[in-house]
Amino acid sequence: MLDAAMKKVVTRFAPSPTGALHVGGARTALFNWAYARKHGGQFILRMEDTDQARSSDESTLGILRDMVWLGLDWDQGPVLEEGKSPKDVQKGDAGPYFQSQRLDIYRKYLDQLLAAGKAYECYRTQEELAVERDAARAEKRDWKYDPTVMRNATQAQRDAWKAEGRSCVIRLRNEGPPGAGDIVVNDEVLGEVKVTGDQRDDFVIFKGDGFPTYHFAVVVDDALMGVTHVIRAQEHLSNTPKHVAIQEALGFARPSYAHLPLIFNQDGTKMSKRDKAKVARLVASAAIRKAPLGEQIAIMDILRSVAPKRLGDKFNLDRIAAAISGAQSAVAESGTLTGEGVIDLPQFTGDEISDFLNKKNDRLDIAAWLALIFATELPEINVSDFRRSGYLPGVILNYLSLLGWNPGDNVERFDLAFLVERFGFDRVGKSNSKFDRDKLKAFNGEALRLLSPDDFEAKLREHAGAFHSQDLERLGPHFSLFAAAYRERSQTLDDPFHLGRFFLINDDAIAFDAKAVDKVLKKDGGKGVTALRELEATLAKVEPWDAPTIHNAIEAFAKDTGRGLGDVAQPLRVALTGTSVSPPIHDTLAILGKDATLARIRRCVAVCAAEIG
RNA sequence: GGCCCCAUCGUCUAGCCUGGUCCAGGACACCAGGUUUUCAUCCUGGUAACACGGGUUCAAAUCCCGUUGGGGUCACCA
Repeated sequence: MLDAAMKKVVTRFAPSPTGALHVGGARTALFNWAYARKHGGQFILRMEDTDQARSSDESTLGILRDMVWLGLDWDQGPVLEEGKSPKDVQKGDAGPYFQSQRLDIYRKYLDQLLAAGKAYECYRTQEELAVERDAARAEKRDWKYDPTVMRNATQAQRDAWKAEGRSCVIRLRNEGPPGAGDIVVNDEVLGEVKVTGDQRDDFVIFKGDGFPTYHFAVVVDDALMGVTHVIRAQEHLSNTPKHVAIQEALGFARPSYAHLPLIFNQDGTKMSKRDKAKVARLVASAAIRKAPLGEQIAIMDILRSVAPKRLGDKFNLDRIAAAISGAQSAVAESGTLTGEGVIDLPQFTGDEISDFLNKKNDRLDIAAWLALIFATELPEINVSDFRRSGYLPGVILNYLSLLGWNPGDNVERFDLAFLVERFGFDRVGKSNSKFDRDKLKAFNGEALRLLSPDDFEAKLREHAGAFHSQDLERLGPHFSLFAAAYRERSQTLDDPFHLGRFFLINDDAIAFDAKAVDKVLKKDGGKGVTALRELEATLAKVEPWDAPTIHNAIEAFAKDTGRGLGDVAQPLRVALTGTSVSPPIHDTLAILGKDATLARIRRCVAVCAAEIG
């Protein structure tokens, strides 16, 4: 008890910088962080970049930024300093914290094993072993690496193999103590997990390229960095006996293990970046399929010729065609595309797009581009996706905590301080869970509404600055009103820019919803249009143009003309937004401004007049 | 296929260790009603689960065994 109390808790999050920070990774990081903080220990961030081909500084930087954004601070590891390589700036006494910088350390422990005869060189090639393995599998036989030849090879044999040009890897002589070779891991979450001795095999600990394998590097690093609790996803559970075997061979103490349940999509598939490609493909294909047969080829041609314009919510050949011609002239003028709803021209060839649609690749840039064209949201997978979608970091962490852990007393909304206070392995679940975006969204919306109006505005402004700079600029002085109007209507910081799209486009770009027009304007002999005509004159006289004044004017107008408020507000709504949905009508007018309001009313009246005849 | 892990509403889960207070509680979603100039917010109510089969016991969601189902892993990727 005394020992336990004196032993400082050390946890670590050890991602491999081969891509962005995944939500699953974020949950692992969170639990490691929380456990360390609860016990006043150390939380280490270590980059597992032993895969030379796939690791990148870019990914490292992205992961560090995401960690910072989430608010998970680490005591040891790379330091995020913009403009500098994180490899050059690190903190902590047990560093360096990039495995690629620790090669001499691994080498030293490897030599130790080699000298003790606990590891040996293996000259069999991957290809040879793969053939064996496949054959075994085809015959439904269990396959295990057969160590007899290599374990007992003579120096002469090894020289001969080397002369043949074979490369060699190092394998662990994994036999355990004589007799019972069972490995029992006492997992903090799962309890006793046993692997029988005959499941052991001589796995690779050093690769042909001179880098350690993950297993070896992890064990050495965790031991040297004093990691006391290894908290990781359950997919690593069956690796644990390997790690224990290395620890035993090296004489390292065994840390505590806690394996976390996995997180999946709603349909039970893994949450991966392929999901984005899948959705983009689905939407694009469905749109193409829905088009008349004769047009499908034309549509593909258009897609191939690159349509860099956001096209509203429905696929429509005319709109794509219009968008393209608009885009082309814009390109001709300026070389690049800027302005409302237009994105930079991507550099795809028609074949690349065809290949993507035919599942020959999962390119994320193409997926993102198709999503823009068909106005679809791609599923969020990485922390940065959620950031872009307008989720608050605290809410993400809150929701992630609940995937596999809960405080047990029906409390669901909480902050990091609460998590740190209450976190423990005894309340971590054992079964996998499915990620529910609806619940996350609901939590986020709630958190947004809990914000003071000023805080909400500040956060929205920040989000707009990062992801909707054109909209921010367009709103100008109206931004505060805009923010206030959408505070109670948004579930994410991105919602206002979708829900309030009509505020952000040109007056003549409003598309009228046929149903709304019929119901609100044309019905009963066009009494809605009549109201609009009368209103225009009234509104033209309103001064100053602010919400209370507008409100009074509209109320007076309704009263004077013997109409209900709804008979006035709804026609106005359709005229200004094209639909029957918007924030309170006086706010809508105030945000829009007087000129736009009057222009849109006039345009709407004209359109209706033309249609009625 | 071998080995390992898991199993309560559609989803996340409480309850299980220390059987009875559970004809199973909460949250999201969904449905209905109320507030409201639309939408939303907000409020009220509702539908909905112990995978199956055996045991143990006076009594099982809770303990044991089996079946089924789901998942992980079997690389010179981590």
